[in-house]
Amino acid sequence: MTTIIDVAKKAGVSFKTVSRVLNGEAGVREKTRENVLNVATELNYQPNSSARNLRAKTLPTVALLGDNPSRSFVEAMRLGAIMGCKRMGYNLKVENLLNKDTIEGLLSQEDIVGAVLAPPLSNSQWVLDYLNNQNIPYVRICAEQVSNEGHKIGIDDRAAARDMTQHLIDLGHKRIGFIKGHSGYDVSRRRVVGYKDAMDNSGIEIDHNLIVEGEFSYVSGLVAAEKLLAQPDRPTAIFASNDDMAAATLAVAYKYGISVPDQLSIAGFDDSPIAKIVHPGLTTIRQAVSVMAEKAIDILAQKIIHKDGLLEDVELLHELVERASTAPMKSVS
Amino acid sequence: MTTIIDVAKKAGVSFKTVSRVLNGEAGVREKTRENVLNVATELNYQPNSSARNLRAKTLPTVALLGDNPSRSFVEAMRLGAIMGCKRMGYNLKVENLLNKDTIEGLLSQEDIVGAVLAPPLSNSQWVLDYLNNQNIPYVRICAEQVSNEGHKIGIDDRAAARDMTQHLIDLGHKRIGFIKGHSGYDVSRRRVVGYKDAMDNSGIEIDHNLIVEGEFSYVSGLVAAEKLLAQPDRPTAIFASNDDMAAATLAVAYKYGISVPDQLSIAGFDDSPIAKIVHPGLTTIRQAVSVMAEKAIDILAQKIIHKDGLLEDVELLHELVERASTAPMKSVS
DNA sequence: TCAATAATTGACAACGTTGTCTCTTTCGTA
DNA sequence: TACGAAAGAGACAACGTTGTCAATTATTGA
Repeated sequence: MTTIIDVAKKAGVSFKTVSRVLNGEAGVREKTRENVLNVATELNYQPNSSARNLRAKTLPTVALLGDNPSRSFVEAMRLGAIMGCKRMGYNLKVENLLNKDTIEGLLSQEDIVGAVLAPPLSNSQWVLDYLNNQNIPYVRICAEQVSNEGHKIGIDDRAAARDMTQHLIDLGHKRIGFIKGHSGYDVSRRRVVGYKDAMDNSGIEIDHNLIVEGEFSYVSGLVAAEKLLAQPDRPTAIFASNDDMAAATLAVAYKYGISVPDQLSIAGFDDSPIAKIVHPGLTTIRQAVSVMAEKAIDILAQKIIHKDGLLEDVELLHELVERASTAPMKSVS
Repeated sequence: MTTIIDVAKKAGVSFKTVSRVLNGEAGVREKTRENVLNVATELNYQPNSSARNLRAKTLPTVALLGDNPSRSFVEAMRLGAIMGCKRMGYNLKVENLLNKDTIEGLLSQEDIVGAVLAPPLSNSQWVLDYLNNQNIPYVRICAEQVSNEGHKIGIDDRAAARDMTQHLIDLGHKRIGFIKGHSGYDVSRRRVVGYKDAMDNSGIEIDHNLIVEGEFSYVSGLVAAEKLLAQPDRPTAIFASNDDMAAATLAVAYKYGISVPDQLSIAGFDDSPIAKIVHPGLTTIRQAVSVMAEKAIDILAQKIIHKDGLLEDVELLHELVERASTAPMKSVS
């Protein structure tokens, strides 16, 4: 493990000066600061949180900003952030209220050294502007691919949705229904695109009656599934943009006496707890949300310490989890 | 905050001796040990985990033993334990394999300083015997009230079930179905008793056709709910022993076109994530499982440090969370 | 009883960081 | 050029614990 002292030796300054640089304290010549940061990056210095906690009376604070209709998403997020901050020796402030004044008020506080942006804030231009302006390092979770400000962390939603759709196609399905997510989230858009990709690739014509609106909640899933399953020529498979809506689809199927997966395959997205609870278990895409949040804190720490070193975005791998809710299509006999 | 040094001063020994006592190291005269422990208890000494982590190369280890059909229960448990251990400066070893050899092998390892027992192990006599024998401190979670070995932590399941049943009665329900939990768990027994208590108190005769077997899983809930709702004179309310089974009941009701809560009230137990996801949201009993586990680590630390001080069991409060799945009974018009 | 040995206890360093205070350098101004 | 002020950098203590090794006390055997 490399310590402040190692960095100090290599940089040819006292360890106290290094400490000052790493905590963004004033009173260090710009040239010295840069030099120290370079060495710290080179040696891949990581602060020791125990020492920091032991000695410091107040800890530098990181803000976690964002909200989501899915309860489990929010909690996983918060959990990961807490763990990360514990490990790195930061305080955490969580803010779910998303109006401009609240956020800017929070961020203007002296001791905020960085921010993690969860959806939908990770795509909110005014937040990015404000942070850039204030020169506060930040990490964006599940952010839009297009914008290239700040670091992003997340999975490739488009590829994941494509994979799942392809999986259903491989099982022999052609009439595949799709339930969209909340239109305020960019992931929703990306998942539709992935679905269309796979359909196009396989040369299956897209029936727009099979693509219905949803907004990530269970209730919206009920409505959407009703729309899909009430059709005379109903789909043989349904891919919902998250697990809550997939579970709702399961309930609707149950109501109509449609057996899953024999007469209908259902797939979800997220691998949230509900996917394992319902029967049959949901085939879904696993994305480790809490891991993502924890990783975000790590990256943020890198940015705080190493300034502009390491400019790569992190793309976590997704995983298709196959459970009992999908099955090969029964041949029309 | 009181430190080792405070304890040392008051006990009239060096702080190193105190450290030795608190870590159960050998080479301390029995009389000295007792004296130090008394003083530590008196001053309510709590170790500083940061200092411990900073200095120690190896940390004392605590074992978490148990398993449960409910995934969310297990994970909340583990989470709480991890947090507690982080805070108190312990390592955590989790073991879900419950055969005798595995457990005894784990516990015989040198560095295990204490154990947390989750159901069903918290009521397993041979484990208790073994731990008593080895003189390893332990805490039992959701343990049977009868046995009085070791510390117990949990809610009053009987009272909680009674409260929920009473809640349904207060809403005007008389034909209240009950879905039991897995028979291998003592909490299952206690919840039935609570149900019967409330029915008796209100002078409602218990119809044994309305009490059906379940085993905590979603699937078993589907089966049980079918049994209850297929009856000609079906219940107007159903109380399931956990949320997974309550959610399953909701699905069955949906299938039969029985509207919840208009024609049927449904209540669960645990306030697990699914209770907030399904529609309508489940009225349920909140018990903070992860808090329980974290508290268990605290108590364990007390026992490790203060030996036999503080002999009281901890009974956490439960809370009836009212959501949309229960409603006053419609008058028969 | 007295030395030899074992058991018990203590003194002090070390872990990696931040806080406080002092010393040095730089810069602007007379 | 010289002086004073301000900015920059360093020395050292401190946080609460455990590790190492030395010092003290108790116990044993002849």
